[in-house]
Amino acid sequence: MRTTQFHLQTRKETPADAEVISHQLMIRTGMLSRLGSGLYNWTPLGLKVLRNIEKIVREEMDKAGCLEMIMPTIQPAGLWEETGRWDKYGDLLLKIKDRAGRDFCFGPTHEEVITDFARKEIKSYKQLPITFYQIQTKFRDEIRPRFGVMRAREFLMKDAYSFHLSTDCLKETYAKIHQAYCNIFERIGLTYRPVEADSGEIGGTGSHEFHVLAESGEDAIAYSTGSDYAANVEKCEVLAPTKPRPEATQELEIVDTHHKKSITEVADFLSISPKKLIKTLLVEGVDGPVALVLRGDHELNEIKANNLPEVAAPFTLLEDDAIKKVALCDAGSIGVKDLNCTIIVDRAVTIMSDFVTGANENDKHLTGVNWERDASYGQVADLRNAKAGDPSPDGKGKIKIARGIEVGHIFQLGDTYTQSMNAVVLNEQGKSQHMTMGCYGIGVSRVVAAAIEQNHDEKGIVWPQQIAPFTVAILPMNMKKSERVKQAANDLYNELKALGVDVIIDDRKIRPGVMFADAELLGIPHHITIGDRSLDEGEVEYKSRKEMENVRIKQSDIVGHIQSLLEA
RNA sequence: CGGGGUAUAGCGCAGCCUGGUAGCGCAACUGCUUUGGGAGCAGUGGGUCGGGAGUUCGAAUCUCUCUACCCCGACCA
Repeated sequence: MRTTQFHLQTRKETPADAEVISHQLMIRTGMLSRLGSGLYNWTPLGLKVLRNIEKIVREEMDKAGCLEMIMPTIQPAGLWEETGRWDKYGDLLLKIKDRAGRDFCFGPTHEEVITDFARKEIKSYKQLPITFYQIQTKFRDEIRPRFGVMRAREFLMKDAYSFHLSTDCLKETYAKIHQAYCNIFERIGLTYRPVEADSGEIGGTGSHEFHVLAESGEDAIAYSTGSDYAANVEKCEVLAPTKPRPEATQELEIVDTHHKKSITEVADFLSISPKKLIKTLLVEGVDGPVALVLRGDHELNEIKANNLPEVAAPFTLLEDDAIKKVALCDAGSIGVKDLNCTIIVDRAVTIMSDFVTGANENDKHLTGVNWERDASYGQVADLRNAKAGDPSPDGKGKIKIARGIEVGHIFQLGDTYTQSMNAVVLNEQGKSQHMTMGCYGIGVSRVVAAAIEQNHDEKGIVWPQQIAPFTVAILPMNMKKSERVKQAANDLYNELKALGVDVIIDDRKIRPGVMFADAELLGIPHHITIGDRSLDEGEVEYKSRKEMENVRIKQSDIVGHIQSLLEA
């Protein structure tokens, strides 16, 4: 490609509304332009990267035996009513009507469509197992789209769906796709982790997320220092403490804590550690309110709470008036002593003694509280988020926390959808049987942003070679004046192009500084500078975008040099 | 959804308080000079001042209203 034949529109200034670095760089390079909230144009430059990722994804899916197809983006409401998701999916679902007033939605995902397809097409166990996939645009009406294509409303997704007769067969395909995903992120050149995940709204049993590690990640990942264990913090189990509960040494006392409400305020006021406090959260329960009790410095894990049978889904904290009814005081002074509702305590709370809790009376707290003597709880559960230093759930090593960007998620769905949509096949005995399903997603457009988050420096993007918009940039110095430079640059350009290298030559009549700055901003992995200065010695200059060091190379060796770099 | 903020040339912003028909930097275009790290000089083009209504002789500026976009919020217990 010649720069003058391409659409290259870089910016020096960072747009005001771009928060994260990937968004800023995607705008500055001109890969992306915004059309509306969460809606973006992919320019020819940006599309090249997107297509490179798509190609790798497609190749690995094909290799894993998956079959590509395309499904409509617009889906009839009827299918969503069958699974109950027309209402359950909530406002994320963009609903539209056609001219006849019939209801449709813009597909945020395609379980309904594929299950409908499967129930029409798959009649016999002999056709199983089978996996279909597509790479296409989805729309989710996100509460708050942000960070450019990281959380856009319209985005490009690869989604795959597998169908099976048995759970064992599902597990086999699941493992195969797990491996395909590892291959994909490996090939793209990203530092990633597959982590155990909560299967959430979609339902089913096994589930893994694939995270690209980056500080700006929206998710926290817990991983072990002593094994391969890795899980989303939402999912990471916190083991019961092994230490015994210390003996009570203090007498129960009621203290006036004035207007101190939060854990930190009360701890500061009493000059003790938040670890000596417990916090009591009142939530909606299935059968009346439920109190969830945590150590002061611990964080409630809402997913874990939501999964408790006693807690009403979706997880909801009680409103102020309801709190007053149960605890007889305002939030801020709730405590476990004589609290008239189901009390579920976190594992860590069971070994606390001489602790501080709200007195169920405004502006009062109790100190020197001890279990059994002063208060009791109904049951114990794992309620809190794992944190650095906790023992790993598999017993090996300790937990560390990293930030990750979720770029893939695979689920063993089971028969949730095939039951509700009645997707059956005849088994070997000639009997009707519901198929069991798996589903597997990759946020293709999000991978672009994640790759930038992980690979950039102060000059711009540093693309992993496999997905770079161009592999090699030829930067001729003063080509308009020096016939010799022009000749050498064009010869090299043609030679690399003939070898199938995705090369761009900057043939604009611009000053060298601009040329260098653009090539660096764009993050092209290999730069070749050609100027009279080095040509005098029969040489050109090579610079790797990553290393940023100029190396003189004989003109006759440069093609071979590039080839060896590309093979590596 | 609740709270806050913004909307003026492609981008980043000033002007608004105190009303008089719009300006700066970057980008773009032309010319000359410059030519190995985002150049200099001279010039040019480009704006229904987010939409609508109102007040006024006169509105980017004041009032009302609508819309779009951005930020924060679901851990006070």
